[in-house]
Amino acid sequence: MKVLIADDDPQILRALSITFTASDYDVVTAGDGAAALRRAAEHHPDIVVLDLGMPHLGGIDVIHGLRGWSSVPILVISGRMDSIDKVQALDAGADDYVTKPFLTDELLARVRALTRRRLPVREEAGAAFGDVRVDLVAKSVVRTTDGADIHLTRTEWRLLETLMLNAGRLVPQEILLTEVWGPQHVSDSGYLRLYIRQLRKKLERDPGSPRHLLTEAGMGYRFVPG
Amino acid sequence: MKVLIADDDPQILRALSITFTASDYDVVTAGDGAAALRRAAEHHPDIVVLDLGMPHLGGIDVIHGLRGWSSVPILVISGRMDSIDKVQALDAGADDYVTKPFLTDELLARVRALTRRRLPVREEAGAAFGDVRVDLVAKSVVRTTDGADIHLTRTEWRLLETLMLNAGRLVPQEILLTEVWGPQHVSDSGYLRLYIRQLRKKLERDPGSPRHLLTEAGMGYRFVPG
DNA sequence: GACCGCCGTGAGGAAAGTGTGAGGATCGGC
DNA sequence: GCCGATCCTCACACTTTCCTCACGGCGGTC
Repeated sequence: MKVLIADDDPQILRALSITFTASDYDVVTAGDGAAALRRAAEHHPDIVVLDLGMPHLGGIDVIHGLRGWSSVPILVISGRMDSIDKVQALDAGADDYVTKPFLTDELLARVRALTRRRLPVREEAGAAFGDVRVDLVAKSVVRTTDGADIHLTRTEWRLLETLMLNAGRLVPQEILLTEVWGPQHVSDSGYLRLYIRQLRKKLERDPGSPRHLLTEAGMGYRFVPG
Repeated sequence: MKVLIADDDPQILRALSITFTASDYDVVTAGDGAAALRRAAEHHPDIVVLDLGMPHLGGIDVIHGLRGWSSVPILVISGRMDSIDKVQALDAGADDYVTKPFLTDELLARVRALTRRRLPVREEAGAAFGDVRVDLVAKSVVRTTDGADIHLTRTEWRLLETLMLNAGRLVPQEILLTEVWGPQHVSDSGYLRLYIRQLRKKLERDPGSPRHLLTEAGMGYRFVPG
């Protein structure tokens, strides 16, 4: 998790750096508004902690600048307690506002709250290979040649998911059976072969000689992307 | 925009209701923790304003209860200024923490900041497909062939909304049930099928072979726009 | 070259899941 | 209390999915 801290007071900057570093954040600092915008563009932080009272390019300007292209959470720190300042900063696009002096425990908790919300919106897990593009989150397969949707059943998804999450690695049959059919599956692997075939039929260009869902005789199967 | 306000002090409850109503929010109130959870499940608010100091089922419990099934933004109001209380509430899943006494301007600004994050999704929420145009914000469905209004019930809207906000993605039955019928829905999915049918009857050109509200046996349903 | 383990293939029936129709319970407005 | 709209229950037909079984091919081993 990467945090950008922007403050014109070197002492506060230093103190906050130590605080966040101690909590296992990667810290990027900026001493003024212009630097904050530059740093944000370079480093793509997960959260921005911003002092409102910076000279030249002020905090509000930085918020506007950031919001032009980024939706990164912004936590504003300010000495001003006036309601008008808070409203202005929040409506400009800030997500939280803390007044000095503040306790580091609270600041860290607020940062956690802000970053937590972004986590579930993780990027699409998936891959494109052969003639298809697979999205594990949306549970969709699209054939890239003609854009047609390819339908997979529940068991097919579970199997493909297990293989794709171990892309490139050999996955033993025992593991596949456990992941797809649960811990008390039947030892015989008849249906595993069946579903591998189904996946090849649906995903491989030439199911007869698969290029991505490979068999390793006596051991298991391997998914090779690309 | 709908706000759920939970506070055991009727005076504060009343004052906040007036404040939010004056800002064009739909207001739902709850006098204790248990009522707050019930109301949230019924009304699906866009934001929850929660007093931490309620008897019996306290604010922290309500946060935990809500977070079990909902990601609605939660703003906590509390008389306690201790850092420990703030950290506890924020880490339990609250998104913001305001101490009494507070200025209503600031409270409203913070509520705006919290709801803003969801807006971009909702603003462009709506789509035209098949013979209909659906507007999730205005809650209106118009048949494009003859301009006739199509009426949907509350439950039908919730179901359609959940599906459309996840357009293209497979939505598991469990998620649909939780989003539409609340966290303690009956496990059997008899009525889910019923309402899917209702939606198809009203929205699909040929309800017998749906093109936009698709079934994925054993997994869930998927809304496909276009 | 015959045996043997392993994998791919095809078809078909059991099981699970879904669509459908009718009808009863519940709620709110008049 | 009546009525219509809405929500939910139940039983049954149908579709999809899952799994079983038997057979043929391939490669390694003796």
